[in-house]
Amino acid sequence: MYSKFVILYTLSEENYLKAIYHLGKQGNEAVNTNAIAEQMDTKASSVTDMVKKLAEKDLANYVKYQGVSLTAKGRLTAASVIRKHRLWEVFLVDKLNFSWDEVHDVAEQLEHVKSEKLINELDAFLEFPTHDPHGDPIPDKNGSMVKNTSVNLLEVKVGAEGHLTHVKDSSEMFLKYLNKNNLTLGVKIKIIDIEPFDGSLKIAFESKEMIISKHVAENLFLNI
Amino acid sequence: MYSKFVILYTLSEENYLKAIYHLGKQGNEAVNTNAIAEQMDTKASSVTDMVKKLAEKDLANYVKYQGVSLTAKGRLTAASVIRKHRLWEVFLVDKLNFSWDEVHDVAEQLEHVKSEKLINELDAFLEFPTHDPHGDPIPDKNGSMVKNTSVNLLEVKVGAEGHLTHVKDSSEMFLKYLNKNNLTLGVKIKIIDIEPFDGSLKIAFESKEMIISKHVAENLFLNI
DNA sequence: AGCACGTTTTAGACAAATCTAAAAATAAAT
DNA sequence: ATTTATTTTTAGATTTGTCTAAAACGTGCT
Repeated sequence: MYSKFVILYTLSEENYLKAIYHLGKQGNEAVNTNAIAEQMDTKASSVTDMVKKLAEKDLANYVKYQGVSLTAKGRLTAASVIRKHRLWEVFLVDKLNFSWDEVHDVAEQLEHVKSEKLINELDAFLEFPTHDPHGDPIPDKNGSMVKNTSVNLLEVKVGAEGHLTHVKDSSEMFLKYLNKNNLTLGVKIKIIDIEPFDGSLKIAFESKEMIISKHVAENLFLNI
Repeated sequence: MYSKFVILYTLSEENYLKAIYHLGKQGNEAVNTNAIAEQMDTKASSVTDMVKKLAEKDLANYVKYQGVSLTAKGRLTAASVIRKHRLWEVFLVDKLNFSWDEVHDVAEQLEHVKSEKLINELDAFLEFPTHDPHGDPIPDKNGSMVKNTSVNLLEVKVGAEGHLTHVKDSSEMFLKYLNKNNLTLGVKIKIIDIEPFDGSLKIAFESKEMIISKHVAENLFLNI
């Protein structure tokens, strides 16, 4: 006797909502079909199909040839999935000894588990964290989250210093690079020099210095 | 950039394996198509289709018109899903304040999350529990679990007593009935009388007496 | 042995999510 | 303002898991 769940939205629908949310300023801005296709590693034609379905369910605003944005309902649903993703990431790191480069794939699965009670109890169990292990803010039940006040390393002047609070790219490869160089959230970084030629930066932290490429700097954010 | 997982078996395949495992003495005994259909709330024709696929993947032994059993590989896969289900149940009850009648549907979803590390770390985090909240044993990584030595209430003589260690039916309705009557795992029960007419039992526990039907007794197991 | 019943399988259809290839619309370039 | 290039959509096909209806099988009974 296996019971059936009330499945509000399918796994695929939830993933599309997330992608649109991330690509279009929390779903407020229209996003291109191709951008979604690339993000989701699928074909543009598949995106068109799904986007029509989302519009029919009042989750997205869609005008042919003019991209997609999310409705209030779609935005809330996306935020709820992201909330679950990030809470599970905290759980994995804080309770199950995962490192921040190992959590993504597992959280990607856990985020689709349907249970109000589960996620609320998990939130309480973790003592209501506000940020995930990469410094991304965790939406509350209403989909709102603290505004990110951190600034990108590329916008920081020589001589300034601040704590590393957020990394944008959370791919395994990038996080392993940070691990290898002891760049972890919370570390205090000072900008020593900016090389005009290639945009690379010399930074100091924990009484040592290191050169990082412009591409790396793009993905690091400080609270000054 | 969403990464794809290595999905060994589909959700549907895993659910069929579980059903066959449960119906056929851990998958060792051949199970009827109709029995599986009833257990899974689906049609016999769907079962036939799926069972052929399982046989092709070397998960099941299937001979037309003669039922299905599991291969060693199928048995191990089923046990691994059941292991995950039961560990998650322990997590929900021990850490997230779920009661034993609320865990089934959520565990039914969590059991399909694929990650070796996740389940091993969860196991450790819960301090290697041997039984789930309904007293069912938790299989280890190799699929083996402690033998259940508890005896069914119907097989117990008048005057005997023992601790309630296992309930067979773990439907919400049955568990809520037990809750209402303060029948929880671990409670010490004594058989006062057996009524020959309808097989009902008078039992004593926590200094009170109560009559339970044969149907209830069928689902309760004691360690004497 | 033959028949009737319940069980199981086949055949064909459908929905969801995807794909390829071609057509249509929009944007960019001369 | 055409033409070209890019993006997006349509049309039709495929895969997975399911279904219904009909046919095949197996069992038990006379």
